[in-house]
Amino acid sequence: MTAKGDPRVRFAPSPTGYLHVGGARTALFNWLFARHEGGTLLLRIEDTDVERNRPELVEGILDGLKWLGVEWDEGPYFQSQRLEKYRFAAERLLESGAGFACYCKPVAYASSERVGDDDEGEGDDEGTQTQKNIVCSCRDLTDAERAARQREAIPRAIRFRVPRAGTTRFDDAVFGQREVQNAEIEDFVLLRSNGLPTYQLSVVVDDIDMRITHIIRGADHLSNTPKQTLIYRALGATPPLFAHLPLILGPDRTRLSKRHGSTSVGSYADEGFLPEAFRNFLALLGWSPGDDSEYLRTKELIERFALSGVSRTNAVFDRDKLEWFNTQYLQKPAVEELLPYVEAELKRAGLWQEAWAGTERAWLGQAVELIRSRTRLLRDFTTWARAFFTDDFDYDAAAREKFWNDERLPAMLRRLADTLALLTEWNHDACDAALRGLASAEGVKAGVLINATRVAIVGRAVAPPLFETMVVLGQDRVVARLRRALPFVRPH
RNA sequence: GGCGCUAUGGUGCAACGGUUAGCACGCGGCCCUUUCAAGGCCGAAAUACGGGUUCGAUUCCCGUUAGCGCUACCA
Repeated sequence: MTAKGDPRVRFAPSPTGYLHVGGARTALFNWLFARHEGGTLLLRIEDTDVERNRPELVEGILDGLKWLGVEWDEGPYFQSQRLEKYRFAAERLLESGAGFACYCKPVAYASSERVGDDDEGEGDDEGTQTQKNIVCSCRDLTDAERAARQREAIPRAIRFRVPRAGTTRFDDAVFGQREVQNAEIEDFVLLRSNGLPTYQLSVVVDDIDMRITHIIRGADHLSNTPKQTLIYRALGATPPLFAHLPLILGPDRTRLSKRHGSTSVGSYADEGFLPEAFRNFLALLGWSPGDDSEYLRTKELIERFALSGVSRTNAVFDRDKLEWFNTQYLQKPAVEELLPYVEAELKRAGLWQEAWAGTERAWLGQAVELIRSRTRLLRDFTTWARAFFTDDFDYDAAAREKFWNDERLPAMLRRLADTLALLTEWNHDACDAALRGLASAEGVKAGVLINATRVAIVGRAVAPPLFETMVVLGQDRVVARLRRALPFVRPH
């Protein structure tokens, strides 16, 4: 443990769903900040809501973080295992007078009519929310009244006694100095009548206890911050520096949700995105290095990350741009960096061969080098590029129709196979010369033969240049595939 | 409804009082070319609206509008 000045940040998801894009971005920013500052990142699972909690989801969240490459230094801590701390804090606040016992009937989420959530009946929800109790009547109960309620064993919650006048202020690294009227803040609940803490209480108790110095989280918490600031003060603690991140929206500009399709990071992993590409893309959603650079490898992201570059405007998640980033990371890094991912993808598809990990490693590198400029997702290696890794592939219908449309093709391909089989040297130029020689002898344009041959040996029209493909595939395989294709080569 | 936040092309960002308003994705065209990509070049496309302040506003202030957030004994 070093000096007290070390930044300590945390990512605190609640296990009510998978790790979604918004959470991933928050986690990433915390991680980048911690790494940039040489600080510590904690992971804390906020599982105080027994109703909504799905413990089995925790594993998925951890997997998502691992895939993302966000490594935490402490934790995971579970709030469900720290309940005494929250009760103790609530009692303390009760005793100090900062909190008070509330005997009101709990109002369930479903029963309190929400505004705006329902699209029907625009006009008639006026008045339902306007009468909202900002000040709970229990806050002024006399000792006698309180005692009476206790005798009746009425369930009791603990609320915060929010000052009726004055303002509460806090600093936000993104939104600047904030100040709100206390009169606008309701007497919010700290401890529910079932003895479990609310988010407002547990988050503050833990952030104090875990010595968090910077709270980096979604801007949806901006409005909650004054309440938490009040708790910090009442507990005799100094609030940390906040940094609220703009929200990530779907294409329709509403908050990103399941309706917008895949929003869990796991689905992006499955689809074949590279973690580093995903990180690069996410980092630029609500943050800018200050200039026009976009392709920023993780090392540079860490070097350049600063809270001052965080934007205040919500950002729309742009799938196309994410895919573009993926192509960049499929293209630019050294092939060796790509190999582990290609290996995983080949294994996933059941095409992996052990030799590629050893003696044939270099061959794998050549194949990947040839294919990669045409890939957008890792999946491409086992879909259209499948023929590079197995003999078990079929002929794409569109490709057959487009390139196997000449009566003379079967005969020419047979002769090509024979010619290639006799080649004593197997390289780009030898293949090139053999094919072009045959084409001119047959009086056909080289392109016709080239395209037809490509379909015969890799089954696709969309594929790398023919002669390079031939070199990678090798003489035996090319000849065999040419002969195998003959029965299928006929005009449509 | 109340309170708050935000507002640059379709999208993500730059310009933080003076620029022909820049970059990227996407889109269109051209080049390259044996298919498809990648790559290169070119192009269309933005300061929400109205008032101020200022010699000068994308930039500062106010209002309007719009979007979003909070307004739970959810987090």
